[in-house]
This record gives sequence, C-alpha cells and structure tokens, in this order.
Amino acid sequence: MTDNAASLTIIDIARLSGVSKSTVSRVLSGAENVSEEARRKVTEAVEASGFRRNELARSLRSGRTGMVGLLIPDIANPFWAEVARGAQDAATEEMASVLIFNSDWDPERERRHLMALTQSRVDGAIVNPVQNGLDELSRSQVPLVLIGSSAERFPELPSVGSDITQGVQLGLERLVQADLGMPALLVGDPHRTARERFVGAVREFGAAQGWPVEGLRLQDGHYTIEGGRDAMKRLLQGGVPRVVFAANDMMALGALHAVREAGLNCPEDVAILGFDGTPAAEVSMPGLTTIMKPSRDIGRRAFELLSRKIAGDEDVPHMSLPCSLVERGTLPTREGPRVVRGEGRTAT
Amino acid sequence: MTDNAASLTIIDIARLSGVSKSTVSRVLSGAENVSEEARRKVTEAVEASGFRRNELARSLRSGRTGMVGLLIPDIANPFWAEVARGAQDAATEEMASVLIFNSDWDPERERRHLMALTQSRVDGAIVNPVQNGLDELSRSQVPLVLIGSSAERFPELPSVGSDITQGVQLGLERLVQADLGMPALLVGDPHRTARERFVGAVREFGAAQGWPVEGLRLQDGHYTIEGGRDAMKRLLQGGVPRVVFAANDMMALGALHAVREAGLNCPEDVAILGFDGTPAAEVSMPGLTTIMKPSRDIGRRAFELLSRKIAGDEDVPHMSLPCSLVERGTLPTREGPRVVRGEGRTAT
DNA sequence: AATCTCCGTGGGAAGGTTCCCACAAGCAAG
DNA sequence: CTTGCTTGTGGGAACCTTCCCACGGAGATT
Repeated sequence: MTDNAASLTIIDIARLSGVSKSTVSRVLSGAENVSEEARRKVTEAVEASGFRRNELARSLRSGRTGMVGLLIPDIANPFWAEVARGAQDAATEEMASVLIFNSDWDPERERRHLMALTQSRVDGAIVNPVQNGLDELSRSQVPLVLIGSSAERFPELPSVGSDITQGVQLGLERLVQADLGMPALLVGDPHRTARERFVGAVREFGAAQGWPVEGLRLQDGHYTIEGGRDAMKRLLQGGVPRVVFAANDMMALGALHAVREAGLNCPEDVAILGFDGTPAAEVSMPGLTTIMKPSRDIGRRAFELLSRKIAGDEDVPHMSLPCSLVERGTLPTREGPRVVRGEGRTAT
Repeated sequence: MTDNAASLTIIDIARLSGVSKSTVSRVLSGAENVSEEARRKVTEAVEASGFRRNELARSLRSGRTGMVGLLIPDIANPFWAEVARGAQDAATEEMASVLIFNSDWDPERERRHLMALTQSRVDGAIVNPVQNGLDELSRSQVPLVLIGSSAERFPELPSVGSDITQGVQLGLERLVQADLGMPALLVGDPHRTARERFVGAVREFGAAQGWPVEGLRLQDGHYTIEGGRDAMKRLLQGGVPRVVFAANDMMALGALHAVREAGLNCPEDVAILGFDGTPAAEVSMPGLTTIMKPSRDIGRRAFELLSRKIAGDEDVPHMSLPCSLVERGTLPTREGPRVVRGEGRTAT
C-alpha cells in the first residue's frame, strides 16, 4: 500500500489496470457483467495501490449515503444506549452506519437535529418524538420510523415500541402465582401517556382476576430514586402493602430503600416488582425483580423497519415488542432466578 | 415552504433571486464580500422555497464532511455512553456530528470499522484502541485522537484519559483523613495495564505515608459484581479489613454484598471505596462512595483536541483529566455527601 | 449469408456544491 | 487622464463517482 492512497480515484485505477473507469466502477460495485480478466486486473490494482472508493462521490451520484440518523433523548441514559446499540448492530450487518443525536427531551433541539439530519442526506431516520405537534417531522422528506411510547401519536408513520400491557400482565400473573394479591402501585409523571397505560392495564387485569380494583392503592411520585422513596414512605403511612408494583425501576429501587428504612424486609414483609430493566436494578440488595423492556430489540427492529421503508416498502407496520420478566430477589421465590418471555405482536 | 424542497439546488435559488450561483454559495457560507442587496434577495428566496443545501456535494467539493467517527468498545456500557455524550455535546456546539461504532473489544471489528470510517471520509476520529499492534491505525490518513488507558501505547498520537494516579491519591487522602489506615485492595484482570497503575499508585502513596506497604493485602477477582463478591469473601477469610479499595465499582458493589452476607455492616465494620463512577453505584444501599472518572469530559476534550488537529494544529497534547471523589455512604462520613475535584494535567 | 441478440466495454453526462480566475465598476493616487 | 487597487459579481472547472447510451464482436437464429 502506498501512502497517498487517500487521493487515488477510480481513474487512476483504470489507468493502472488498463481498463476504463466504467469497468473499475463495475468491479467495485460487484456488477455481474465483467470479464474475469478485467475483474482480476482491477482487483490487483486496487490491492496494490490501497485505493478506497470515495463514499461521498458515490453518495452524491447514487443518492444513497448508507447512513441513518438516530434521534433519541439521551445516549447516556441506559435505556436509550441499549436502543442505540440494537440499531447499530442491525446497521452494521447491512453495512450501514448510524448518526446519533440527543434531543434532551427538548423540542427545539429535536427540530434542529432533524434539520441537520435531512441536510446531511441520511437515507432515513429513527426518532423518538418528544414534541406533540411535530410538523417538521411529518413534512420531512426522509423515511422515518418512530420509537417509544409517544410514537402512536403519529399513526401514519411506522413505529416500534414495547408492549406495556403485555408486560404488566406478565408481572401480575407472577404475583397471582405467588399468591401476593393485588399490588399497590407506584407511578410517575401523570402527564405521560405511559402512566395511563400502566394503570389501565393493571385495572383491566385486576378486574378479570376478581380483584377489588376500586380499592387499588396508587401513589404518585417523581420518576427517580428519591421520588420512589418518598412515594413509598407515603404509601407505608397508610398501611404496609404486601406487594408493590412500580411503573419504573428507579422508583422501585427508591421503594426498596424506604422499606429498609422502615425496618421492614424485602421480599418477606413487602415484595417489590419493577418495570424497565435498568442495569442499576441488578446491583441492589436484593436484586430487583422487574419487567424488562426489550430495549435492544427495539433499536434493532426499528432499523429493520426503516431499512424496508428505504427500500420502498409502502406498508411498514407498527410493532409492539414483548417485555420479559427477570427474576431477582424482590419477590418471594418460586424456584430461583429466571427469565420469562412473552410473545411478540405485529399490527399493520 | 414547498414540498419538493429536497430537489432544489443553488442554481434554482440563483434563478429565483436573480443572481449567480456563486453569489448564492457565498451567501450560504456566510462570506463577507456580498452586497446587502444580494444577500437579502438570496435569503428571501431560500426562505420562500425551503431550500436546503446539499451537504454531500458540499463535502465532496470542499473535502470536509463535518462528521467525526467515534470508535469505542460498547455504547451500551455506561462509561462509554458518557464518553459518547461528551463528544456529541462538543460536536453539536461546532455543528459537527458523530458517527459511532462499537468494536466490542475485538481487533477485527475495530479494523473493519476503521476502514468504514476512512471510507466515509470523516474529518477525523476518536478511538479507543483495543489492538496492540494497531498498524491500520498509524497508517490511517485520518486525523486521530486516542482515548482510554491503552492510548499511551501510541505516544505519537494525541490522547486523553483519566488520571488514575491522581484518582487513587484522592481516595487515599480521604482514607487517611478518616483515619482508616491502609486499605485492602480488590483488583481485576491482571493483564490490563490499568491494574498495575492502580496498585502502583497505592504503593507509592502508601510508602510516602509511612504505611506498611509490604504487607498490603491484595485480592484478585473478575471485573464484575460476582467477581467482587467472591474476592471479598476470600479476603474476609483472612481477617476483616477496616477498609477496602476496589479498582472498579462493580467489584466494590460485589464486596458490599459480601460484607452484608457476612453479617457485617458497611461502613461501620468495613468501609468500601470504589473506582469508576458507574451510575449503578448510586442505587446501592448504602450508596457507594467512589472515585469518579471524568468520562463525559474525556469525550468532550477528545473532540476538542481532534478539532484542533483537523484544523491543522501540529502539536496536539496528551491530556490526563482529573478524577473526582463522590461521597455516598460506604465510608464513615465527615460531613455528608459532597464532591471533591482534582486539578487537570496537560502534557505535550 | 444476413440479421439478431447478448455481453463486455468505453465515453460522456450528471449529481450539487466550492474554488479559482476574470471582469467591471468605483474610487484614490500618480 | 491613466494607473492601480478594491469590491462585488459571474462563469467555468473541479471534486469522484454512477448511470445511461452506444459500440463492436461473438455466437445463435433466420
């Protein structure tokens, strides 16, 4: 390999191998109609010179960049990092690459990044929309796939999310199995649609189960450890529940702290079930039993859907991926740690 | 805004505003030598038509893509996610974007991604090298900045990492302040250079402090919670140490479990100090007191250094960023939680 | 023997921008 | 009045590839 490989063009390779630039281009892009002879000569010249095809020029002419955008709230958040990882894995398999932007839950940033994204001519984008009236989004020329709970505000766009209802059901089934009865609920921000879905699913399942759902205990709090701890303290004041189901892991972890501070034991006195699958839930003591959202899979599927849409597929579906139950130590054990998976749902 | 904005070119804008494409280009790139009149007309035409400059063509001609690569082991790992976030923040400020690749600690993937990276004509790249004989790396045409502990194997390339020695010192100073004496050490994978540096720093500081460093207790284990728990169990068999300093947070957390399981209290019986700053260390009970690596800053600085190098700066330095002490509950308190910062070092 | 089809190949245009150079007009200095 | 400099402008080349079309030769078909 020579040093100035960076400045070589297919024309140089054409000269070196004694064919035309067209033929070089054909060899490089793996076209069929090239003689063995020519292919060999070109390949040799490429190897010998260390030539790298200029993707920029290629993209300009072909209109394909091989890049997709990923617009998420925050890559430093474990959930979104997992989503990103899934998308990247799928992208790598298709020789594509992923351009990641953080919206920080800020509509203005979302807008700006969306612009940057279209401007850099990505082939498509996966976005978790934070804005309600996402005009920029719907007007956008780029093929889009939505992820996250807010996706369903845009029924016209394909999306992939986690099946909250199925997850809740999975957890509740586990509770009846352990004969713990109806759980008290710890829920976060009342404005999020996620809250409504969570509570709704519990009510529905409970009613079918014959639970006294009108007496369902429900404690609001901020979506953090402290929020969970405070909410749990308030809950405890109204009597010690046998089991608590938190709408997210951070609150569940906070609840665990509160239980400990009240001189109670988990899972003996109070059992706790979380919802999310944050890595942090692994390290608590006891480890938090929780419903895990299929974060990595969400990223992977989103890329696959996007890939189909880019390829011209007109009716790319909405997907709802199943959550799984990961058993650790905050529920009375049946037979030790294990994972129970649900089944997927696909709707068009 | 019209709908077919995607297919507009500066030539259309030129026609619309009655100037030449050169003038449009000048206005768009903010050149000085344009009359107010022309600037206004072009701006208006751009607004009215919803024109977006094609970054691809721009890049092809100018040789600048406004993109940098980031090659890290795993974006789903909290440390690297923080690094990525820092790099992205800095990039966003300079209107650049970041292309992230995961090497999974695999030299072969690293090589492939490095190729993809140069091929897509990024302006430069930040990489955490996993391979020892990184020939692909040094031969690379792209401006490079290295991050992580393995960076110093390439003294000819600029790099940024965390100042382990300073971090260890910060922790040990805290221990002498609390009068806890010389800690027992929990260390991970013996093959990593990081281990040597960690132990070395403790020995050095201890000697200066007059500690009996020849009697330093040192327990090896795997770099995980389980590894930490096992190592701590073994350590406890040889007698209960007053304080344990783990080379990473996962092991520290495992140690905390082991202490609990032995019927001991932390920090009363055994004090524990971690090293990393993993988010998971926040949620243990008690919260883990630890030395935090400046992960986000590493990403940010790395981008800044890279930016300088791209701009043509010949002697971009090596940087070693200071760790900080974050007080939670596993050391006997002085006066409640707080953060102690160190000072930065920069070497050329 | 003449025509048709297929295959491998080459040349030129196109993709949308920036960069370089030339040019005209205005003004100051000789 | 000429010369020189500055300022704003325009046209064309260049960046490097892919795509389209045309062409010649070989083999098959009429």
